[in-house]
Amino acid sequence: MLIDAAVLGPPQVWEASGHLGNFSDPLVDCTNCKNRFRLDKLDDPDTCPECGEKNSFTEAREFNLMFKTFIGPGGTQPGYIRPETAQGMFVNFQRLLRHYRDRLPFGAVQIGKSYRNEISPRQGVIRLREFSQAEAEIFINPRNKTHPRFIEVADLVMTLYSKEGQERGETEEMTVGEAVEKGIMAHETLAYYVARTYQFLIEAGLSYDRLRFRQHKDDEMAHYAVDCWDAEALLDRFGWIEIVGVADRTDYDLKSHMAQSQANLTVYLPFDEPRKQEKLVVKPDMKKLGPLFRKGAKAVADALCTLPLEDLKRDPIVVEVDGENVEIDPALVSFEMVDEEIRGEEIVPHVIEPSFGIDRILYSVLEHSYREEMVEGETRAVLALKNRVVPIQVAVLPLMDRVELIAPAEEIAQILRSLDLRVEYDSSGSIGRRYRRNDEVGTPYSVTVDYETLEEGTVTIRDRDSMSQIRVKKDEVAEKVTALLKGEMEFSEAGSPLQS
RNA sequence: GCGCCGAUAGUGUAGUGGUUAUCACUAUGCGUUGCCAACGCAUAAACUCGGGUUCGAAUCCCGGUCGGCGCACCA
Repeated sequence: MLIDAAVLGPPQVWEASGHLGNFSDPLVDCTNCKNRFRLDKLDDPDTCPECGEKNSFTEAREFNLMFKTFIGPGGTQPGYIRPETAQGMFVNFQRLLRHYRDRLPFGAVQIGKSYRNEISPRQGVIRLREFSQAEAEIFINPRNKTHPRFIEVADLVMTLYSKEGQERGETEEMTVGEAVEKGIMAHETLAYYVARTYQFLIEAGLSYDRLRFRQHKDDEMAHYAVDCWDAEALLDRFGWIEIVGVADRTDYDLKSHMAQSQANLTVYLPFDEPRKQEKLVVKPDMKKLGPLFRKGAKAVADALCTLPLEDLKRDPIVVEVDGENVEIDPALVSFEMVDEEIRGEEIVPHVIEPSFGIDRILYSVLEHSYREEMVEGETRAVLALKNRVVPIQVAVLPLMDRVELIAPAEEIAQILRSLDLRVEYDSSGSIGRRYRRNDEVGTPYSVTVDYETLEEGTVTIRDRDSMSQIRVKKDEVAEKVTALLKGEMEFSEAGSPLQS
């Protein structure tokens, strides 16, 4: 389920997420050598480790990566702009749980802008103060991390850069099934989402040989996490950069929100078989304890309930209340062992978190799709986007800008548009220029209307990647183009080759 | 956040206090053109933003924003 939660949040949310604590560092500058340090990392908070100067530090300044603002009039209630979208899923956990009818697993995704006051937001689109994320939280049963649809991805081969692989500096090609079997990936569910991420990135247009999954080493992974894999894309300017992270964050986030908000963020999981358990039930006689102990009665009763069986059998019964031993007449307490049926338990789900950096993915898709090639001594620029992601699906071009060609071309364009295709009609300049222009923006197919269209009712379709052309009946263009766009038909089989 | 450098049409650029702000490509229009950036003519299009100095600022000064490099920070 896709949700759209608040961008602005009160401090409690970011307290629970750890962003207020961990994203905030006290920084000090040495007035002598101008170096900057984190106060909490200094051995001696009064001495500069660089130049040895004493008491040369400026006042510690809190530097937090979150943008702070104030909610409401008066300026007294602080608020923070989200540094990640993920918290929205935790904050709305109870709603989601109810939506999914109290059963595991379930998940939610969110797409939106996040904001970090980066100290050094360089490298263009790679590090921004305002960026787009798509994050999911998949809540699962910690006792069972298998995945029912794992078999669908088990044979998928991916390039993995495991912890061990990084020691050796080697990546390995491996199926997802093998990675789980060998214990390289922690469990099926994590592996399943890594695999789905891989499929998504390939479908979006990343190049096989410039994409890998790198496992976090133990020292870079958050202490509570079980396993974490980053999809990394190889880029000319930046080298390997992280574009997606998939982590098993265990129950850390939910527990942290529970502690902060006192809300019950657990799921009741019934056992397969109800379990029988003997339980000691203690019933203090409050009618008599009340008058006897007055205000202390409640504390006495509570203390009695925690006593083990053998202590209850004494006469008198001795309980400790507020550090004092109190004697109780056994007649004032009854107790018995009962067989209790336990049908299930409250558990805090674990969470698998795939987190996508949309800006970085978009940049990677563009770079991996772009190529230049020499054609008859000229450079041809091609944006070989996947059909799924092209902005223009088909261009309709009259061979020349003449009325007798324009009319049928416009008619074809209209038919294609009526099928909800994204169509570009262009009659300007030479046909060659128009082909190249469409190559540059990634248009996969160009339909050209020429004089044979008038004579024989056929048009040509040109393929962006191969520049080859086929001739098809005018009446079949819509059907053929649609099939080609869906990948249901090979280009060479869609029509007869053009003799030029 | 510090230091150094930079920012001129869509792109790449010329321009050292007074220019109608240069040139090419691109784009648009017309003509031409029988399938891969052809050609001709015309047109459109810019001084990063805010202050200041000056009779006059793209040009000099200060500040902001954005970008590059180094340091620091982050992951």
